[in-house]
Amino acid sequence: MADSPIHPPEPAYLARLNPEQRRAVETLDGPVLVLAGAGTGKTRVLTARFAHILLSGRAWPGQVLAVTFTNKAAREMAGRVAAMLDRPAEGLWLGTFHSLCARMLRRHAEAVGLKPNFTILDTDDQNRLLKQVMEAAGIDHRRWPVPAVMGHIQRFKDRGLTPDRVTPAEADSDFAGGKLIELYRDYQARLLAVNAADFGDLLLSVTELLRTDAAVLADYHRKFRFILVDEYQDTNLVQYLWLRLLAQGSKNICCVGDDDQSIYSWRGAEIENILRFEKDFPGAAIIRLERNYRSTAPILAAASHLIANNEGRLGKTLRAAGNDTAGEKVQVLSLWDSDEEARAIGGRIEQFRRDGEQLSEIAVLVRAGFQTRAFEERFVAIGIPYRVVGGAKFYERQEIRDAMAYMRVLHQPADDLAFERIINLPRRGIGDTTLRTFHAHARAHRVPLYATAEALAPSQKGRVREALGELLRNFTRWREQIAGAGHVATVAAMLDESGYTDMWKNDKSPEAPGRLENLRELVRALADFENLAGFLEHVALVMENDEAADGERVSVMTLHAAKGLEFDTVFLPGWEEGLFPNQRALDEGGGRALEEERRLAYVGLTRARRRATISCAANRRIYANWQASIPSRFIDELPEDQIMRIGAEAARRAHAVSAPSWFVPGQRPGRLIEAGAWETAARPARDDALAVGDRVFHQKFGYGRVTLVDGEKVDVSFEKAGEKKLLDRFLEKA
DNA sequence: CGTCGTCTTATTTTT
DNA sequence: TAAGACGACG
Repeated sequence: MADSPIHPPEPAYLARLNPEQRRAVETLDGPVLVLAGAGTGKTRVLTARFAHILLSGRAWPGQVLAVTFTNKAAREMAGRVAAMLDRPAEGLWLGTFHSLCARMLRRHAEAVGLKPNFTILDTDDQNRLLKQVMEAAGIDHRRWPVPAVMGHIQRFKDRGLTPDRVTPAEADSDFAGGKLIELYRDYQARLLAVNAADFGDLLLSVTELLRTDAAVLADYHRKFRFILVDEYQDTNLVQYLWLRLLAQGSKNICCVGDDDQSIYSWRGAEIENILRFEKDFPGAAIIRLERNYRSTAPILAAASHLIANNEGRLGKTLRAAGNDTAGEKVQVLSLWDSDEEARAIGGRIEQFRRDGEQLSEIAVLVRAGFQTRAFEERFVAIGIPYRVVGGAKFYERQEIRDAMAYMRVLHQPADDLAFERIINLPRRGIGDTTLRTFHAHARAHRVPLYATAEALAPSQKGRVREALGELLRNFTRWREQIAGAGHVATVAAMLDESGYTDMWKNDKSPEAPGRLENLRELVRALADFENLAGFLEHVALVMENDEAADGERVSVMTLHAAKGLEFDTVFLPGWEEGLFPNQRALDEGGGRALEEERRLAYVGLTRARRRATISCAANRRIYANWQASIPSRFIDELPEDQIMRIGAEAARRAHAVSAPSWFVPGQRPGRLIEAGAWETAARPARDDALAVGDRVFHQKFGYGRVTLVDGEKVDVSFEKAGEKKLLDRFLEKA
């Protein structure tokens, strides 16, 4: 690199950007939408833009609002911005929608009827609270499951609808006996009563405040000169409203996203937000990032071809930026059943391992959680280290939630849900009857349970009075202790002196030692925070799976969990009609849902750098019995010249194409797929077409009669197994 | 208050 | 099939 004497050296953060990326970084004024395809350097653009705003002197760190969906993304951005600035970035308004809103809401808590130390409830607490509300309203929670009612309430919140804003037409009139709005209203009242907010409230309350309080809004307008938003395609309506309100000030809002990766509609995300951007923000610059630095040409071609089947896209075509235009074709494996699928994939991974590939660069991405099981079993059997990403979280464990409840009561005595959880834990002889009395009293006098307990303790009888008195005295003492001894020592003392630790020490179950270890870990984590409030906020909003990405393991996870990740080698099993695209999704969401499923497939494919292998099984065990399945329509939407079909699918194509395309020169099929798989692979398409009424035999389902023929897909009514849709080649004429 | 048995239900879950 | 939730019962 020769130094130019004329031009000053470019800042490092601009130097390695391509022209589009550079435009996305340097277009600072006015609204900007950056359509960033998978692997096109989105994060680099976002952080470079952030750095550019600061280093060009356009704003101080505290004048930039940077919003992400995940804590991980926020952390990453913070780290990279700090690195670019060459100093720790302080005073940033950088975080998730929820953490930023929590920060705002604590400042303005009184304005919405909360105290600044309000508790942020998790799903479990939400449901418990709603259940109480439903019981009070006389709604049978068996007929109308609590999570379902909660789902409706959440959807209202996602759409920025307070109970007052919900029109009766929008509340499904039969649902919950027509009392949905009423339940919503009661639930919100209960939240205020226990000084708590749920996740949805964080956004809803702040947005409502910005909508109705011009002074507060003007304050934030003065404050934020630039707004940056990541993953814009996943915003829901209330998040959009929140952003739009805040952006009315400076108009400098930059949203980065990819409409083709919108996969969270079922959580309230509205892909329309990104599709409508130009209308919502007039004069917006639209910048497309289409140079993909991640995947090989065949993978990109497959992904692009597939996603082109969607309508209503903003339209972008990924191009390979690197010179790696060679690359292996995407393999499409057809297998007999799900066990064979696990064996085949396990076998290939073993081969990769022998070839010296890193297991941490291999991922199995499934549509639904239950699919992981077959892989786990297989990997255990053949000794492949793996990790299932997602699953039970640290803070969802019972002992952690219990300990958290103690801390919540310590910090915020009005937290009824927390108090209820620990009042008799460990057992203190304070049973249902006592609690019911307290509830009645609390409700009647509109005071928290804790205050009720204090008021009623002296009038209780013997054991209850003693135990309750001791607990309450202890809490008073612990609260006094915090100032002197500090929150870490106090919490440690609280867990011991309350008898909670002993409860687990005396527990003989095999999990008990682990739980004690988790509790110690929790207390250790407490030391990272200045005070209890900070820690509680962290756990509610930020704490995530502490599974360190340790060592050499294959990752197994859902497609949703894989968004944002990349691997050299990606396996995509279960591409079958019904599973993927998922029948249930289709039933609920129709054509829109199909497009979202397709986007999910697109996300899956674009996770792969070098190799992608799709597979489908002809038989899958779902619940009790075997289901026949036919290959996913998405397989037929792949570009034939970029894929290599192996197995029954190949045999089928072999009819149309002259050479048997499953034959890989120089590679014996037996090595490529296991013997069992070869059975399937070798099974040719049938040349004697079946007709309606034919009696047929199937290996798993026995005898049946053909009821419908659609090319090679036939419906059969089996004598024992009932109606099935399957490929004709698995049937024999009987 | 705890245990046992029955019933239900089974996609995805960034916060 | 299998796990989790809930209610009845001891």
